[in-house]
Amino acid sequence: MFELILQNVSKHIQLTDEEKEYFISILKPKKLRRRQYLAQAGEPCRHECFITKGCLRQYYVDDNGSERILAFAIEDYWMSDMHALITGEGALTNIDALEDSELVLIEKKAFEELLIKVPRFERFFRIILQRAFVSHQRRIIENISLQADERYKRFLERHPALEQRLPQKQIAAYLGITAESLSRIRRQRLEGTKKT
Amino acid sequence: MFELILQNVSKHIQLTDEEKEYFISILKPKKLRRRQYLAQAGEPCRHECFITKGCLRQYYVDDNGSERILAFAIEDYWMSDMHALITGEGALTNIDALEDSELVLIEKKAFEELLIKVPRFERFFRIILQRAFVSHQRRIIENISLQADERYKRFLERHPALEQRLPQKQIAAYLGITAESLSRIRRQRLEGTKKT
DNA sequence: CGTCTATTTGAATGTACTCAAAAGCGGTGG
DNA sequence: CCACCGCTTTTGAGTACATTCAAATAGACG
Repeated sequence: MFELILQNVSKHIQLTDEEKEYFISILKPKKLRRRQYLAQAGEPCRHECFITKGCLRQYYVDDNGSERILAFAIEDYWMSDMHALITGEGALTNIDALEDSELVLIEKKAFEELLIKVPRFERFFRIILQRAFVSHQRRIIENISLQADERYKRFLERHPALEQRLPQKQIAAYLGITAESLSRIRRQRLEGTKKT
Repeated sequence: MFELILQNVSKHIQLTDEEKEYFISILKPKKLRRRQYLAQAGEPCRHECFITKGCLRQYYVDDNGSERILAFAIEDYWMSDMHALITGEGALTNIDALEDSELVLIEKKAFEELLIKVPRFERFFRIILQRAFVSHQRRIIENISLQADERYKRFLERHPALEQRLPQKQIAAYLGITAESLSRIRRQRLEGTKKT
């Protein structure tokens, strides 16, 4: 049941059998139906979350009511409203399921205890965060320096697996463009490839 | 000499006297003249860096030759090319000084040893990274959901201290707009406030 | 003082948006 | 099984925002 998450953790740190046992003892499996929320903006976010199956999205609803997607997460990825988790304040974002999904949750309190009882996990999450940080840096650069069609191209290159699974509308909301614009960009790409 | 960095560290973790001594022993002060590089894209980045005085910027030069600024950092902030530091590959970004600056450097090797010898520092950098991560999330959302004038307004709200110190051109490069556009946005803001 | 860079301003252009409508697609219930 | 509903995607026309290019002005630094 928890093979995937243990494997994920072991990519960056080694645990003793005891530590493994303790870690497993705080994990709570959870299923999420398509469209079901894991977290909602304004409410406290009570857990760190690891995905064993399915696909989640983290998004923000702006003043015009448009959804802006911060991140997608599939199997073998972590996702949470970090702001809420570290400050205890209400979440800034919504997290919901784009597909029926299976998760492993760690309650906020258990998570904090874990970091104290097994400090190696500090290292684990530092490494996870470093990677997330670098990929966010990349995304910021792409957002401020590239036009929509080029951003879409980079998205496809970087996340070929996601392209298959996500509705265009969701990809548009991730790229920061309208669904109509993405549709036009795709048409132009097809016209471009036909002629070659 | 190292009061500021010790104070910065003590915001999140407590060190014993021994640990403090060891930590100080690996710190290297460095002065950087205005326009001088701390890191250059393509070259390995050899250190984590804490700023005690002055102002640095981290930027990327895109295919058109435009500079796109990822981050500014002033006194009491950390800055490095994280990608280069964790992978050992060449840096993705350039880092240089916008003002004559005074830094404290930790060599990559010493940094890695520090994390092993004083694991509490894993916690420290995890917390630093969490905050940076959240602020990057915010910036991504603002970049994809707001227009230039609103992004500028948010920048002023969030970084009132920086406004004074930075040339407009640098702020424009941070916001992802041209210097001309920022100039027009500022004029409109002034016209707007006059009338009220 | 002179030089170099930053900032302002104008005109023309281009990219992406809004609004509107039609077509496509999937699921549900009669 | 078909008809209908809701949602996504496509397409068009007009518009808004920001860019490019060019030139003038202002400011900073040696």
